[in-house]
Amino acid sequence: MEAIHPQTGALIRKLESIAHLTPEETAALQRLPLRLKTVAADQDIVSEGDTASECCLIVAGFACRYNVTAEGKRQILSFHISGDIADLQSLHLTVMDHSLSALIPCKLAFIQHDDLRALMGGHPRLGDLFWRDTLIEAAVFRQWVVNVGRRPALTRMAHLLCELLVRLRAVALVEDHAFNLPVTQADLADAMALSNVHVNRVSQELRKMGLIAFQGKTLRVLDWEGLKTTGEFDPTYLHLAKKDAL
Amino acid sequence: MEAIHPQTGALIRKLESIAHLTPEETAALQRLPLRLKTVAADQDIVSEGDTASECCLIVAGFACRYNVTAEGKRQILSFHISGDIADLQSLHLTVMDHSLSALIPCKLAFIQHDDLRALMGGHPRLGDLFWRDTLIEAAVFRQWVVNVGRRPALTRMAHLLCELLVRLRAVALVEDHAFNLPVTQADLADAMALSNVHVNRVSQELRKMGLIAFQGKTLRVLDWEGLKTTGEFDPTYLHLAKKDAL
DNA sequence: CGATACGTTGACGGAAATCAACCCCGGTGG
DNA sequence: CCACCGGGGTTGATTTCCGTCAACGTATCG
Repeated sequence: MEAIHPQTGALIRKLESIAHLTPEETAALQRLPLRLKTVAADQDIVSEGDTASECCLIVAGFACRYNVTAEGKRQILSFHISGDIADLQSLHLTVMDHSLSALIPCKLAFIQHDDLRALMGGHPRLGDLFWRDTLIEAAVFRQWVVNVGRRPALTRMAHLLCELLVRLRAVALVEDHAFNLPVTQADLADAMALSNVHVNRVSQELRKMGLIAFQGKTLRVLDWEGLKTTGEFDPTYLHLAKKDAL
Repeated sequence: MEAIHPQTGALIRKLESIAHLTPEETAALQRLPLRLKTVAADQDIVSEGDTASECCLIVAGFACRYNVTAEGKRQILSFHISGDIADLQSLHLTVMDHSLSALIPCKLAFIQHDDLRALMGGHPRLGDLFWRDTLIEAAVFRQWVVNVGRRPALTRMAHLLCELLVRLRAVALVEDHAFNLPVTQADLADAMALSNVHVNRVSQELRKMGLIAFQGKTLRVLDWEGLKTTGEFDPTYLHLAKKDAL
């Protein structure tokens, strides 16, 4: 009998936010064999071109997936937080078509593909749930396209912050509409396809509007309704099971 | 014994482009019960907010998924061609977070979710293959983000055309580097997050560069290497099984 | 043959990029 | 203890890519 791994706590919370888990399924998740590791800030966890045989669960920290264009511009494709398996797709797409990198020092737990396959074999509903998770991820990418493609900078930033708040709340990392956002403005710029200078200006504007406030690296949402409105934020695309408190 | 449906031909070709199919699997796919339908151009096939109980296979035509922002701007999220199941995600995400629309008159084949589930139950490898297909779709969304976010208009258009050519070739719709592209410049604009005016200019530039030529609605790629280069196109993200002739 | 949709062109405007400072703060080492 | 350093945040001046507007050409079709 394998030990119960507390590092799966956030993962279980996250999965419970998108579907119901039975006690057996929870227990099976907690018994997943993990290879723990910590990485420093700005370090690649998996690089474009790698072929993976394990998936990376974020236990604590902030990571992102990104691509770099020929002109050397970085585009961040998604942010990843506690509870995310940031490269679940590697289960069926062995070659990485992008890189995964730590934005701040991260605690990671690697899970062998074979162990995941065994888990899904024994618990088909978990297989479906992981599939569902990757589909939600794809929905987030779609919104990212809309955001980057068609929304002006102010709306764009508001939308991104709304998404982060809702996702962080699902893993209990939001308290009283405030959460830790330990990334730089340059990171946000690469996520929103803006320049760091413009992110700075837009951030100031959101503060002047009384929607948000920064206390060091923690972001406090002062006017949630206002932020949702200026961000045109509709959480449907996150496909949460519990629609409360949105 | 159900009849064999020729409408699944492109689907089978497409799946074979990303993995091997056994004769039994092919036969099972061909026996899928289909509800055939044709839709006119510019008509929604599935709309945002709908809850689906079937998936939509494109038999012939050109479709797209899109979202509309509060300011009324449309962002096309993906193009869909023969062989694509354009809303496979509805299997696990019942509420549509975007719309699916025909860009030209389309022949469609709807497949009940229950029939797909039965198919995957009897053929687990097909289940994995469908999952893989949605993961590749997600990879395409990621490239779409990079394209829209960080590439200048000329590169952006070249990249999109490269992607379309490779995907169309997988379903045998490319002959001698030429294919039917029956969409308007306004459609391309909404896909690339540009204005239709600018698409027109960029399109002219690609023609002046000798990379492409239009003969009515068919696009001929005159310089495939050149187009790939100006589009910074690397087909890795399409995760094709056969890497030949890229 | 007019209606209509799509492609094309030119003039102008604007949102955001770029460039270049400067500030602030925490860390570090002489 | 303080000078130094470097990363990140902030600001202003200037530029640029692309959007918007408006007109006109062109092809298809009932």
